[in-house]
Amino acid sequence: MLYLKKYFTEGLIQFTILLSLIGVRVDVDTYLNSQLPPLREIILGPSSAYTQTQFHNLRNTLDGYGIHPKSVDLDHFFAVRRLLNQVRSLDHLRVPSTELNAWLVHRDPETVVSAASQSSPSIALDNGGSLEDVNTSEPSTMRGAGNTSESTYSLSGEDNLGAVAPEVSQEQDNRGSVDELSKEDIDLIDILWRQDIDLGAGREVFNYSSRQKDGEGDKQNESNEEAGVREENWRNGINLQEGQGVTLVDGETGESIPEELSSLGTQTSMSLQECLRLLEATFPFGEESEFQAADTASELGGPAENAPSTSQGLSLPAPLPQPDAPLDLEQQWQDIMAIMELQEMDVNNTAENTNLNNNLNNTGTDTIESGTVASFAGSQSSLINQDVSLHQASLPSCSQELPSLFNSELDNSAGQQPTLLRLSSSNSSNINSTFGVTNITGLLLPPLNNTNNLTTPSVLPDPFVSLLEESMLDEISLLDLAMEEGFSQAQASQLEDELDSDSGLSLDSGHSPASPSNSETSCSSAASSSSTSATFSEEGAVGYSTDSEVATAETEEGAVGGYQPEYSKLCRMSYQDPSHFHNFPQLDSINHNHTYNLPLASSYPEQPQLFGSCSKKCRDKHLQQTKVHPPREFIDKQMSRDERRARAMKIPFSNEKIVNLPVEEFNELLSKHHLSEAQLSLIRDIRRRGKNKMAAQNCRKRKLDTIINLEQGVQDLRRDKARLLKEKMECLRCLKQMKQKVQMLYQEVFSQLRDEEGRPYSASEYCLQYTADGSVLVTPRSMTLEQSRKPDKKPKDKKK
DNA sequence: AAAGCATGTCATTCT
DNA sequence: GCAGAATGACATGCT
Repeated sequence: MLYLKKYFTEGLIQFTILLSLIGVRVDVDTYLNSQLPPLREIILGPSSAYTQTQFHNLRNTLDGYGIHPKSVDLDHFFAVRRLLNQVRSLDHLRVPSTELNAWLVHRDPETVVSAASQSSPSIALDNGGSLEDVNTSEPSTMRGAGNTSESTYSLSGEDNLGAVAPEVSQEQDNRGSVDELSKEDIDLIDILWRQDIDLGAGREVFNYSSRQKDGEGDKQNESNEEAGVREENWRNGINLQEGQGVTLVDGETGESIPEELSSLGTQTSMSLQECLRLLEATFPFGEESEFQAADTASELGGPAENAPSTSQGLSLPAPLPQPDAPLDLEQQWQDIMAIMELQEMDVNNTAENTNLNNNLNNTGTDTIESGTVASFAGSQSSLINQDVSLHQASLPSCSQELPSLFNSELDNSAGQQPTLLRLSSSNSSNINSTFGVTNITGLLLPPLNNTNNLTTPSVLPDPFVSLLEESMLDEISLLDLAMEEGFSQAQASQLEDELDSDSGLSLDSGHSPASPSNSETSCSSAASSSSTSATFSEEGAVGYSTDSEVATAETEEGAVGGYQPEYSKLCRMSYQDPSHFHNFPQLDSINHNHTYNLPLASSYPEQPQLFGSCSKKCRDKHLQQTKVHPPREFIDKQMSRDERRARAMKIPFSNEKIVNLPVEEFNELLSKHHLSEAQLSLIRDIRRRGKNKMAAQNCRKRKLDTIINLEQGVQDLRRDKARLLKEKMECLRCLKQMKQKVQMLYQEVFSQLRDEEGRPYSASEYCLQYTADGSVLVTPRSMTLEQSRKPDKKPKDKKK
């Protein structure tokens, strides 16, 4: 039985730790590595009882200064601090900003003849030389919903400076679209641009020509005049860069054939770079696997693809694909259970949801300027910044269709889903590494003729934001609870006093750090300061004492042979307030009589009343009487062994004094009396056992608290895990939407391509292919296969 | 009477 | 080196 007992005690602790480990192991680090405290902190934080050395280090920390190093309250303190850090981190949630950059497809400036009548246009599908990437990664909070599209569009216009400038200048002279850029717009551009820099966007992402020309120093204090000059530069087409064209690759020779794409007029600017960016963003871990993963998710998700989510917000989580370590069945089931558990736990926050939705709607109504497929800017309310800017892709047909598309769909997706994806566009090597010369047609066009998916984008009411908010609020409320229960300001200040007391044992401190011992502290300090008035806590269980009245009571008995019942324990030891544990059902069954070390006096039910109404003298008197009246056998029975021994050995002072007196006073007491060796030995044993008894009680209490804290920690981790799983599912959903958009854009571009004779390319024979340098090729499918076998072979194509 | 629990005690280690 | 705290192991008493 003892073995089982031990096994259970240890096993429970180990089990809770294991649960914690398992709980966070799944996906958490993959997604929000920076948001979660390290496992070590999670484990060790709330269970500081196992990190004793930290107690002593706490004095050196600002936050922990007020806590006695030996106090069990440290557990609570650690928990509170951990939770506080979590909430703080939630305040500035560090979710990678999502950026989606699209690129203008424009004609080669050299081949541009006129704006409208292009007999031999070419499509610039490049980012390498002509189009520079602009990273628009402002935090969503910095944007109002109203100006989101405006600012993003402005950036798009600015972005077009280098490569598109000639085209834009001509076209816009005709159409006057960019002429609408006022100085306010320019200022706004600069503000946003500076924000980008402040937010850590690398300089390189801004290295388009005009910026280079402006120089870094000017950027700090750029005035409106400068902005105006820059605007002038745009219109004059300064900083032209060589464009690149779409190249047609001969299917048989493999040579790149300059292709005049007649039907792509001036206005036919395609956003294949959008596709690139979208793809890069969509498949950050490798296109094939991720596509598969997304597909798998969508398939397993079943009708959730197009069907609105239920009120629960999410369908049951499908086995979540993971690029590296797919979840096993058990883990998936656990995930499901965790989400369901979270859904049960989640609290309604309809107000926040409403606000979010409003913001989303605002974003969704952003207009898109003519000829510009711009601005899927992130929602302000979204926790994640989604910057998706399709730079000046001015395709005639697209300009008609895509805006509506993006209005209806992209805004929805952009605003509603805090995604963890980072659609990085600043690193073109990503594209290279991710796609290389890979033909994305196979990925994008499996349902070549199936445009249903394109025209029926899934518009899903998004429960995720609300759920995330809820979970955040849950944690906040948890913190509040913790703060209220365990660590109020007043209590913290009280704890400072305990630092002076070496007897900072706080048995009932697990839930109320300050409650432990006003009396104890005063007693101990008083005992330390005054050697004559032995104002010390009478009983051994220091942590239980809260009765200040009793605390100041002195035991003056001390008569040789006159054993003085330890009346003071009566009130104190009965204090053990069960309400301290009302929050812990585990302890409900523990209704101990903590008067175990009460002497005989406490055994009489009438004593408390008498003592409560008696003065000290009165009590002494009464004790003198009770000492006589109770049956001797009863008294003997109630006394502890040591007390009996002490009485038998005629120890001239009480066991309380023996146990609780400070060393100096204790030795002084011993020196005052002439005691035999046996008496001295007994006294030392009594003191040792008494101290050890208290220590044992504290130790057991600490064990319980540790277990309780671990349980709480496991619950917290489970909730975090469920929340993260929800986020992951939302990301997958967003991924799927993005994929659909990319597919749609691809088809849009491809359908606009014409050969020399003005005929459209056959999708079954040709496909668009991206090369390492960012250009896009129209390649026969047979070539694609070959190239995929020879990835090093670079097609010599004509860029447009 | 056995099981289970709470508590006390001892031995040991650590601070 | 001592005092005391911490803790595992065991003993004891009670229900």
